[in-house]
Amino acid sequence: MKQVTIKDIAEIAGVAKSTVSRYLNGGSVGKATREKLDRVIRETNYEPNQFAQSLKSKQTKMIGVIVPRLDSYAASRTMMGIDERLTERGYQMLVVNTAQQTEREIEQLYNLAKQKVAGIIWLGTTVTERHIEAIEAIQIPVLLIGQQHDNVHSLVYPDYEAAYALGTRFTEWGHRNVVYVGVSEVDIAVGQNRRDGFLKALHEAGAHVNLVQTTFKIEDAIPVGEQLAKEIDSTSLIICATDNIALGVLKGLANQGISVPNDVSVSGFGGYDFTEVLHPSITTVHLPYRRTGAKSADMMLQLLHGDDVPMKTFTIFELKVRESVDKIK
Amino acid sequence: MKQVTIKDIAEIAGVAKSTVSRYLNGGSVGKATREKLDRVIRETNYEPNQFAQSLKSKQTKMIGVIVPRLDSYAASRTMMGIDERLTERGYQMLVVNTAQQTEREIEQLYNLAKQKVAGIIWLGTTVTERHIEAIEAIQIPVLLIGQQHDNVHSLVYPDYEAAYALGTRFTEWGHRNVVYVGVSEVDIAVGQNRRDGFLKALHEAGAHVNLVQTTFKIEDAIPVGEQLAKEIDSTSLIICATDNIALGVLKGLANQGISVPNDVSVSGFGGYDFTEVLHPSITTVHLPYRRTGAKSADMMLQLLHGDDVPMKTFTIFELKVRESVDKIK
DNA sequence: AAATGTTGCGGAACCGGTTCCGCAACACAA
DNA sequence: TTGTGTTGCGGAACCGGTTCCGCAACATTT
Repeated sequence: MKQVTIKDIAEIAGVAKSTVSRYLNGGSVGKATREKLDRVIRETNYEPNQFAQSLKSKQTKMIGVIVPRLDSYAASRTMMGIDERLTERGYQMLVVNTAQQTEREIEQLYNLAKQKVAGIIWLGTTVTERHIEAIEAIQIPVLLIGQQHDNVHSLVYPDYEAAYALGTRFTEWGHRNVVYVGVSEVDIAVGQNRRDGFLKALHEAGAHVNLVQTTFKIEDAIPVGEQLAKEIDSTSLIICATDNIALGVLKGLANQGISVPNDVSVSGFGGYDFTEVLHPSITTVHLPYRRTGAKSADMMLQLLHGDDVPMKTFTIFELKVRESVDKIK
Repeated sequence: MKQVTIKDIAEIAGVAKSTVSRYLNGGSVGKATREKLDRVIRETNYEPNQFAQSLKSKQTKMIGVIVPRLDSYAASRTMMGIDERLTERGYQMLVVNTAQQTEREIEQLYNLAKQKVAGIIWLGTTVTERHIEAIEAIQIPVLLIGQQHDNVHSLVYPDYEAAYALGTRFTEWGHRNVVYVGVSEVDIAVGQNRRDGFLKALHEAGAHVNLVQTTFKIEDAIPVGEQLAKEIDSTSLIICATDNIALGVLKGLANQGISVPNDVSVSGFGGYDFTEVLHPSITTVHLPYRRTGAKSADMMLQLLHGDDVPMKTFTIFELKVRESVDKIK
């Protein structure tokens, strides 16, 4: 079954290629020919060759999505949202994974440009000068999710505000001896903004805060939990920068026989689904990853359409108050 | 910065387009011209236009991957494995999500064929005649993961054997009153094979088994757990068809004040990472999703290369004996 | 009736590669 | 020296679309 080409259609219908092309792209075509082409195309199941189209137009109906990892809850949910919306609008999502290597983000920016994607959605972790350089060089709309930069359209989570809100709640509940388990400052949103939001709330209440640093990996957080178990008497609350970290810390604490929230409270951040079904369920901040993905797709489509899009857009957040954090009596 | 074309290169180097093309594709080129082209191409940063290439060759360096959902642990890990290997070998992964709609799987088979992907890796849930029809029609190598069909190269998990092995372990430990929480038979691997493997082991030991059906969603499993809590005295073990179901059941039990494994044992299946860090940690079967993804990429590459690949390949499995299942005293 | 404007359509060039074919230059054997 | 075989290279056609240009037929205005 070889490919039916526009030339075949033209011959069968007894017209020129150009007429068929015009018919397909809404040019001026007479009633009689239109009807004939209608029929011929239906009967032959003709589908235009996308390469030939792209070769001429230097464009595709693809949106590149750069993700730091494929196996993260946030990335998965965001991709779902993006895909949903893009599919509706006749675009396709082309996911590229950078396996957490910054260098590959930059490579992929250029690479996607070479592939002539219509736009790029970038789930950022850290933004460097070289990123910005690449973005400016490729001349393709780029939308940054999760981080922010003045030169790039950004869709960001209110990390600072959410952390502040949750932190305030905790101090209202009487927590004064707190450990904050964070990640590297290289990640502005998570490493800095979340931490600073919490710190602001905690300092306002005069709480005592200890800072500990770990990575995004669950395994690395387990020893942190075990370590914290030793100094458990002097702390009432452990705030974790992500739900995964909270999970690891909880495990570490459990390994040492510490009970949550009886002996100490623990909170997370991110709002992964499973935090609700754990026992104890985890107090956390829910970030709307999926909806943000969908929103980013909308914004990208607007950018492509030439509409005006604000350089910086915030998403909402929602506190999830659950069992793992207790009030101080 | 407009695209440098092969014609530009030819003109700068003072040769014909065809010579440049031959140079690029390893044809016969003289030493002097080779050196000249070497230099010109390096200096101009020339990159061939992929559309023009594909237009002629009717092929791309893309492998389509059809997944039922983007936010599943198994799918994410498998995609990671696929992507790793494909990237190494100069191919790209093109993920398409069917949002669990069988109809869209078939659509996407045709669609990917239209896009001239070199091959398709399909994370299957159910295999129908229409799937097979599509696969035969498109004339592109297809590799099925997780399900099996005689007409399609399949890479399958040993669901039956693993379930049998785990079930046997449970009966050795003395469990005789068991509830099996499964899913619809539409999914052969999960809905039938896993169940049947467990049933074989349980029946061999003369155990009494109650079958309950739910879906793949955590939320749906919670009420199941709550319901089971009522009949807890007559059951010593609840076997769940997936780790997610186990998670939901555990939550349902916890809601009713049932303690695991003291009051009842619970097991999962799949071996998601987080099952290890929960408290209690969940006894389950680990399936090597990521490695399977990598393996599937290897097999696909072999298929493309024309090598012989067995129609059916099994992966390994590994029992993860942990806290959530106790021996009967 | 002549002048002008529309509309529908065909021809040809173009997008940027690959490949087939044939010719010229050269090396080597007879 | 002539004949045969390689090797390197250029020209042209081709992949399957889109688009520009111009012509012919018809409609409209004066």
